[in-house]
Amino acid sequence: MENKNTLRLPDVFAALGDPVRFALVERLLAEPEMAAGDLGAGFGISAPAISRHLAVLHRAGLVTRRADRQRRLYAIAPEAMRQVAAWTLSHREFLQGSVARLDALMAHEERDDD
Amino acid sequence: MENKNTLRLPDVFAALGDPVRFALVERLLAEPEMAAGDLGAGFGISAPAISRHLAVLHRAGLVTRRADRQRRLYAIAPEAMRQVAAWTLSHREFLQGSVARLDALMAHEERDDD
DNA sequence: TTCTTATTTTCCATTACTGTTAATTAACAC
DNA sequence: GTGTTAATTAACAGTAATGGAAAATAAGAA
Repeated sequence: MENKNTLRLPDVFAALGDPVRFALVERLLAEPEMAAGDLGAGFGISAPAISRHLAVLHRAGLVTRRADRQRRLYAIAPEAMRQVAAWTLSHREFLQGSVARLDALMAHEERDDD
Repeated sequence: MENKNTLRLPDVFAALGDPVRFALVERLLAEPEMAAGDLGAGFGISAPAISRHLAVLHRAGLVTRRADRQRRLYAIAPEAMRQVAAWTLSHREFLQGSVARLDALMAHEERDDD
């Protein structure tokens, strides 16, 4: 039985804790795969800075990386998202309700970035 | 209609991103309410350090604080947990399945800290 | 008032993080 | 080979985070 628990949740949270990295993750959640260059566009920070942010996300296990010609394509690692979800839901007594209620909350939530 | 979206997710994640704070939150998820002193016991760091960590969690909206005699009692703020859950679940295409499947994952997950 | 307990704030040192520019690696086009 | 594009690594500066010791605040007991 393989171990899915290889990533440390605090590291994942720390990775998501930076606003730039959070935005990068949100981009990747919308588009299934993106090159580092495209991912970094529009942030007003240099390519090296983006590269290092992506490295942090990669080390935390949040994204995967693969080479396509000279580009590096990044994608969300579903395992990590699942682990975050699992952690949150494992304490759902504190959510004062069921997952169904969470669904409702999600439904009437407004989007910030469309 | 009051606004529940007062807390910024990156700040919440950043707060959870420190291993000490993450452990403090897990303690609070197990015990509904704890005094700062009890919360900090066993971490090998000073009371002032714990106090500051709790302040970070409080500023991020993750915990509430109330006074009981000379003690300060901390508790999880369910709103914050709900928002984290909502964010994660709002991207559930990446979870390659339904919430039901997440439930299954949760069920066969082993505990690290009992 | 003085003493004790619980917690926070102030001050200071050290470490870690983020960003920049410049240099480097890598893959492709010519 | 030279030149171009894409991305990372190196070197460095500025800022923020973390921790400790000591002082300060607050509540309660004697």
